[in-house]
Amino acid sequence: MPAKENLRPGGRSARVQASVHNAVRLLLKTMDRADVTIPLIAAEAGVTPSTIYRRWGELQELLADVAVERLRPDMLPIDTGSARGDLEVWTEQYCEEMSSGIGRDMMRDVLAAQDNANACKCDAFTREQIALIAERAHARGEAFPDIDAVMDGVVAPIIYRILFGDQPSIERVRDLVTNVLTATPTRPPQPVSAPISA
Amino acid sequence: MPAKENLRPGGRSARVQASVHNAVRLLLKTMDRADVTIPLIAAEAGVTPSTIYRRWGELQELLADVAVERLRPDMLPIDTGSARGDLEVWTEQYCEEMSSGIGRDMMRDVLAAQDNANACKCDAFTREQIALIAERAHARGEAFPDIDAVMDGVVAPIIYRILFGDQPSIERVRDLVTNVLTATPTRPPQPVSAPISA
DNA sequence: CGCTAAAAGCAAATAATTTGCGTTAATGGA
DNA sequence: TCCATTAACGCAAATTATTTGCTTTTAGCG
Repeated sequence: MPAKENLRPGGRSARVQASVHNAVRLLLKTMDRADVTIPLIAAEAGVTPSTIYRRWGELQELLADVAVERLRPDMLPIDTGSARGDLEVWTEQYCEEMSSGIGRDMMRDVLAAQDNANACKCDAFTREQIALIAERAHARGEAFPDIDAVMDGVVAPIIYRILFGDQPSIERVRDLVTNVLTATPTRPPQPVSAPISA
Repeated sequence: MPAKENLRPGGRSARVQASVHNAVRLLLKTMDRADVTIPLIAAEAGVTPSTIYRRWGELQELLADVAVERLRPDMLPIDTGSARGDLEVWTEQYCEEMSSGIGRDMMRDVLAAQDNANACKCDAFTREQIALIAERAHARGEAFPDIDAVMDGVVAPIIYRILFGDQPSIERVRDLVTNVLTATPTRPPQPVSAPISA
């Protein structure tokens, strides 16, 4: 029961959604998340609580909805000139973002929701970022591992550690990147959508 | 605020805890988890709701508490005679258990709780199981990777996929095991606590 | 511009949570 | 073994959150 694009996109409905999302973001900054309630959010957003109950069902779903928006990447991976550099920089930034209190909370919110569509979205966001790095690598003529290899070898260990109590260290993260770039079979450079010289 | 060992372990308190845990397990079997409420659990367990509120705080914590008990391994990893066999069999069983609806729900419950002590416990359970396999391997004189390498290379990818929407396939799981046993540096056999022939 | 129905508002009814206080019983020391 | 202490429980009243029936607003569309 997510408040997604399958509802009226225009006018008031959209305004309410934006207002509620803003209220959640504001309250999460201001106070402890355990004290954030739907009536409070409703008051802050200037809507009645029943609107939120009917649209989102429970606080958990609303929080997941807000969290996934904040987890959406807002920029392209930095271009360092090499695949290794790109992946290292991106991974370190990703890890830092996710390890932070806010990142952890957002991830928790996304995973705690009954509906796992938001979790899938997060996975898709990450894959897109890595795909961009891979495309750049291929355009340069560099080899690059499969997306799945990067997900398994770099992203999954980082997320697992964050979720299950360990803070992954910078050194560990660098090792993960090194391993996936060297110890796993890399895909030879190949055309992305059109051959490089057609 | 977990209902842990830091409370009176004896008599009534323990009885209440057991009764509440049983009630939760029963209700989760019987009905949809969205309909399970604290007053309902209290009625089923024969205690007053306020007892549960005071001990666990919220439903989420109670569910996490119950889930972590169910995730505790109840048997030693099967001994197949070789490290590879042990790890393969254990991994496949682990993956199957965690991918099932119940496993997913339990993991969600553990991760959704404010208190991440339960998540740490789950991680510790898994490490212990792998450590047992490693010890057996070393006792046989076989090389075996570091626990961390297995966590990063096998466990993390499986859990990541389950949490973020993909069902890891048997083939993929086998590949993970093969990779960690071949492509990562393995630790030479070494005495566990006492030299093999002292 | 008007129709239709989805989404929002409102308020009453229901259910969950918190809280103050008296009671029970686990623990530890005499 | 018995008593003192106090953590944990039970109960009930007060508070707060959630659900629900109905009305009003308004987006989407011919």
